[in-house]
Amino acid sequence: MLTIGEFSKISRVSSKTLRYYDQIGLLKPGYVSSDSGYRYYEVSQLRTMLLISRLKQYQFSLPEIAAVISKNDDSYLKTLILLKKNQLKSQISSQQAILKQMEQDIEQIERCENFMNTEYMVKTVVFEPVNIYSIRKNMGLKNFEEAFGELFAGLARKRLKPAGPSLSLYHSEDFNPECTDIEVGVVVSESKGDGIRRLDPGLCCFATRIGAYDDFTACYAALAEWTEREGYVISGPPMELYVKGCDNNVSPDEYVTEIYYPIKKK
Amino acid sequence: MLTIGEFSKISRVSSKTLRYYDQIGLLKPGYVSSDSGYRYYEVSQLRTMLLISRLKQYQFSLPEIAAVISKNDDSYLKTLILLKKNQLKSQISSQQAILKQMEQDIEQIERCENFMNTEYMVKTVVFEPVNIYSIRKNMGLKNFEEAFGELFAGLARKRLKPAGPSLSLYHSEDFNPECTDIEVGVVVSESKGDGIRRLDPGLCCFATRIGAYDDFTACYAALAEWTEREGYVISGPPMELYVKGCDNNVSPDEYVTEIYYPIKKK
DNA sequence: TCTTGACTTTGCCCTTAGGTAAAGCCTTAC
DNA sequence: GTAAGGCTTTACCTAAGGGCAAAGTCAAGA
Repeated sequence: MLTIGEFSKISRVSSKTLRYYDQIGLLKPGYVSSDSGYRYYEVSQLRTMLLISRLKQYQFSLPEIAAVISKNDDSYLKTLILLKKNQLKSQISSQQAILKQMEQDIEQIERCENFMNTEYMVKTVVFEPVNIYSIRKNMGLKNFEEAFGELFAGLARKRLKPAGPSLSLYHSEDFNPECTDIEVGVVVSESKGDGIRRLDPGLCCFATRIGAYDDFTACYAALAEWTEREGYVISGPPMELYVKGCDNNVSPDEYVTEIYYPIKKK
Repeated sequence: MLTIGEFSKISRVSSKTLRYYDQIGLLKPGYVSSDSGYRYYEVSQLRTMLLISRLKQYQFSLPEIAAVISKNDDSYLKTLILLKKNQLKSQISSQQAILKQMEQDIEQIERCENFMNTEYMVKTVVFEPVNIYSIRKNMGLKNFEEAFGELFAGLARKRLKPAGPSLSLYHSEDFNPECTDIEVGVVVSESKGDGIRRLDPGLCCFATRIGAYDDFTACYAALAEWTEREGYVISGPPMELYVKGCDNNVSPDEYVTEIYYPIKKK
């Protein structure tokens, strides 16, 4: 049997972590002295510890690892690894996007421009009422594309044709990236039917954003500043209009989005 | 002024997080009602929040972000972003390695092999004493290559020539990836001199590992199991011998490492 | 047998928020 | 003026351990 220090050194896992795994029941030492409380591990437990470390690398949570160990079912494990593989892939690609943005920021600082001081042209407009076919529900931001898939599937099923750009409305008061009350929709010419409603926000301020669908926040901030400065108050949920987007077969750098806030005079 | 909910919606940061940032002093609301405790934010604070979100994407810790904001020095910020950029780059490449391993594991499961049941051939040998030039200190595993740089720099300064492979010894009882007591060295022919010592572990068991420098743990586990099974006990710090490594200009898949444990009969 | 130094134990606080509950506040409608 | 419903407040629990301190334990040497 091995003391916790020996086991730690061989498995390359800190003894603190081993104590924690004991505590949560993930890996209990083979024997615990009843008077001293010292933990002693079987050499065979190194295999289990190895599996745990491997799955932790794969970003399994500890409860997930516990489930894998207790089930001891290779096909179940395979399914989970495949899942985590896809998650890791998308994580890598988003990190690569972040890397790009870092480079842009560094360039901007080097050009001695005031950092993060992007200017947006804010204008007002009375939004002409339109009819939209829309789906509204709570979703995570990552299910956003999925929701559009559902929207267009419904559109096709109802034999409706888009008569304008697609858009989304953010109804939640409170922002939560995991679960937000979002309505995705598309402009249609029909005025009646299941899922069809009239969209009439009235007076709005809006700004146009050119570029990929990340970091719209600067644009939102600019709109909020403008609204305050001009003596308006926000009177409804913000709306994004995808004027030129992924369906137009252009690179993300050229996407055009309009962001609207319904407003009224204070 | 904006309530926390409005500010949350515009900045796309949950109000929970805003309260937390208030608590730690990262972003205090412009005004807090003294009787109700309600938080009210200035529209101009959206800019600050924007910066915070951006830097958080860049994996700045909150204290780091606070430092950036209080210093308000673009060249300082630039330095930090460059640092984080490099960190992110190496993170991405290590994640890509993990992705590869996931694919290998999936293949292994599909071939119905017992998962993670890599076999290592364990043999015993009486290690012939050698002289090594070495540096021993506490380091993180990531400073490992750096330590070898230092080692070879010292070697050159002392006009010594390697007379054998380089190696490392893991002296810590307890494993901690951030800070471990490691000795890196290289075999030399001289027997005296500053930094030179005799290495004489005596009877050892060892296994040979072919492949990149990740996941040596399975090999360590195999050695520990063998030691127990054969009735030995480990009598000294483990040693890795880089028989064929990065200095030999081969791909990581072909690296050859020998891992030794000094042992004695129980 | 005793001492000493190395090892191990438990306990408490820290990260960066998210979740949830219970209670208090604000505004608007009636 | 009051009630309702929505907002906001504080407070406590969770991840996955790391750090540190005080106290108890083990094994080897004197």
